[in-house]
Amino acid sequence: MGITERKIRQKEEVRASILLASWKIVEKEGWQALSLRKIAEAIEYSAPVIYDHFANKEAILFEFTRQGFQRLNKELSVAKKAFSSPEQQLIAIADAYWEFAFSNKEYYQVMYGLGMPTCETVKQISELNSFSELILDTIRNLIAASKNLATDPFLKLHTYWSMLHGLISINMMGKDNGKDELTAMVLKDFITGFISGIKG
Amino acid sequence: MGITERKIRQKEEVRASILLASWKIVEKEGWQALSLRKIAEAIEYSAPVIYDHFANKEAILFEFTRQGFQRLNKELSVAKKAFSSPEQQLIAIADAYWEFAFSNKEYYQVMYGLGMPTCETVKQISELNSFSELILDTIRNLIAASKNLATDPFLKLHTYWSMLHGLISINMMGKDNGKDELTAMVLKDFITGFISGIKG
DNA sequence: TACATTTGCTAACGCTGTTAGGAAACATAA
DNA sequence: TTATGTTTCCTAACAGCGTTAGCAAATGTA
Repeated sequence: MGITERKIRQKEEVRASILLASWKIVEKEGWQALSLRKIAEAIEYSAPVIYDHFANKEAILFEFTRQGFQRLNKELSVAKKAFSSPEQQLIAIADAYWEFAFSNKEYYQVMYGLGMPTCETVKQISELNSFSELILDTIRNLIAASKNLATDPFLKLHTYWSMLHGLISINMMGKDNGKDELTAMVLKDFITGFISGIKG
Repeated sequence: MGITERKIRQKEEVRASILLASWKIVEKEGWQALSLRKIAEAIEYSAPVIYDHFANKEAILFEFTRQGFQRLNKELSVAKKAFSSPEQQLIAIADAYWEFAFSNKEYYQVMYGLGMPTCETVKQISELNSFSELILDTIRNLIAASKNLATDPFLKLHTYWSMLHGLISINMMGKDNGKDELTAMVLKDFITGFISGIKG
């Protein structure tokens, strides 16, 4: 009987329309302006219907966080595959990371904050593993070809990630232009320092 | 006539009690739980009275942001004065910055976010100038004693700050312990790399 | 046709920040 | 001392928020 299947399909359509409507609101008015009643109006349902598809408002934000990390991973993966040497890969990944953050500001905001992400939310994001692994792999390769094989790759991942996120979040609060010359140089400064630090 | 003076004094007392009550609430329940009605109850006034001292709720948060940067500056200044060489100063400042962030988590949160600070708020914080200048001074000294005198101090300041903030915000969302061994090493890794990068 | 289930609504609760309007307390001047 | 103007501070309310309860209609099942 295809009835239940149709129902599932329809339910998923509503779920998708909730996410789509939410995204449109966020694009136009920012995360702060996103409210259940506004979503309800956009999807032409009453507000409580949303609770048939999401446990609460936070669950919607969480979904976007997951989506954001998925997309980020995809772009980093593409950037990485374009090169073979770990050095070039680390540069390309950093550039792609930056590019993602500023052409998907809304994603980056929900992924990393809107009032610092809590311990619990972070742990639930399985996509973070792919993210870590993607970069760890390159770092391990770089270490393997370096003078100091005992370098801790986790430590270096942490360093790399912190650098990138710090630079981006400092820049996002300062200006909304995107990458200017100064910060582009800081980024380059970062990466070259990071790489030569591992090479030894 | 001391009447108006007394009034001013009393008004400032109420203002101070608003800030004090707010802080107690935040310490106990976090920023998210801070509401005007809760403040009003704590100071034993009705909620609208708060508007006689602050334009709106955001103005209260802003006041804490300013306060936070003031205290941070003070501690960084102390840390800096304890050493004479730029290298040691940069290490001490970084340590003090980290220490401040984790022993004043509530301050750090309101200073750097609760939903990424906007361009406008950032510009209004005059304390940011003292902050920049304090670090810039040390960086300039380090450059002056280095092999490459043409190094841009602003670029290096940006790098230094981004490193610190990135490391801290990544760590704050991961765990609430404070500094563990790994991140302590990352911090050390950062600073030594940063310094040797300038020295050339 | 009768029953069970799902669907989606209205209404409401208890919050939020904020504003309007009036009453009481106060300071000033006749 | 009494009258006038001003400040202080309250209650009540508005418009919005996330969320829940409960009911009515539509739908699927037998």
